[in-house]
Amino acid sequence: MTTTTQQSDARALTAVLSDLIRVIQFRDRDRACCYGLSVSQCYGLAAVVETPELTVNDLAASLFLEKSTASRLVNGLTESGFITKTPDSHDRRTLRLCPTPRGEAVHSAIQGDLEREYGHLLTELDAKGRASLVRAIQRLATGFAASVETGGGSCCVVR
Amino acid sequence: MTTTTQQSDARALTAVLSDLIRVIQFRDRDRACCYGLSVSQCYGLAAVVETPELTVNDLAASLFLEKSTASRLVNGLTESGFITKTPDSHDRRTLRLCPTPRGEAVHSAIQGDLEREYGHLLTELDAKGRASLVRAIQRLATGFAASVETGGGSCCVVR
DNA sequence: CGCCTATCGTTGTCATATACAACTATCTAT
DNA sequence: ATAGATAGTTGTATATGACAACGATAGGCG
Repeated sequence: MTTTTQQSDARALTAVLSDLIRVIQFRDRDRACCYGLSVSQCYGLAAVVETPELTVNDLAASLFLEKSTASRLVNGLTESGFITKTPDSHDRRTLRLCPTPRGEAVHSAIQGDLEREYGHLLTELDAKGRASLVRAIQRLATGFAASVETGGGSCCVVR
Repeated sequence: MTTTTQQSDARALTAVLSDLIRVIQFRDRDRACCYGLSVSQCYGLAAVVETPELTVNDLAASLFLEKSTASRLVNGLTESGFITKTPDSHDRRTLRLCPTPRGEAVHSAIQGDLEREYGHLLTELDAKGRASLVRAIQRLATGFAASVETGGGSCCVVR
């Protein structure tokens, strides 16, 4: 077996991650039509389904978007009948976002499709392998999120 | 230990992957300034450094881009002095792309930054854990690539 | 009570990334 | 020699997102 160091593994990880990211970006470009939603709309709908009564600002934060972008995303989802905006009863500035029944249905459909697709990627793994894959991805996501939140981009960020 | 099924693991994988994708997209939006390159330019430069003498069409294929987009990407990289285009000696239609010394230097710098960043995510893992993480990501990337290439998007694709 | 400031969401404007289609130049096979 | 295929470029349209200015509302403080 080849000896690996943390450094060589970091290099390997960089390579495979950049492949993964490219492929995913391509897939998402291509998938822009699903059920009449764009990819960002899918994410927005998912956020609202998972956390009803979300505000536009909360949505923006959760998707790492500018509030203006979130506002337009919400407009799209509202006009297509996937979510509703209701003014908060105590603060008339804020809007509470909730999924419509149709929104929930479409979200489950999309979710199901994704799970089926991802399921294929798990077929060769046993329970332990699957769990460790999930954990690994989770570690990556939280690691990235942390480094993003502390403003630590990989480069050209004044620290 | 909680019993998991392939289905429940697929659900968990869907959730963590969508988190990961969102965070990565945000990070890449934000990082659009590194060393004077956009994110796609980084990918383009990396492809040319890794495979010199690449043609524009090859680059497009490797980045999953339209050839027109690749052409403009190449223009940008050329104008900034990161790569050169040289007409092929046998076929004057095709261009051979090669990194300039500066292009190679910038690529190594970016690569180093990424490796350092990703290295942080590996600090808690032993050699075996690191290897399995790398293998897992690789599996995902090739799995996605395969499903993309067979035209099997997750939904609304006529199969 | 009335004003000042902060906050929520919207709208106007702009930049960027990408695709698709039409085009030019070149190559290859018949 | 010519027709068709191929490499890359350019024109154009679309989508996503940011930033800034704005209007409406809320809340604190004189």
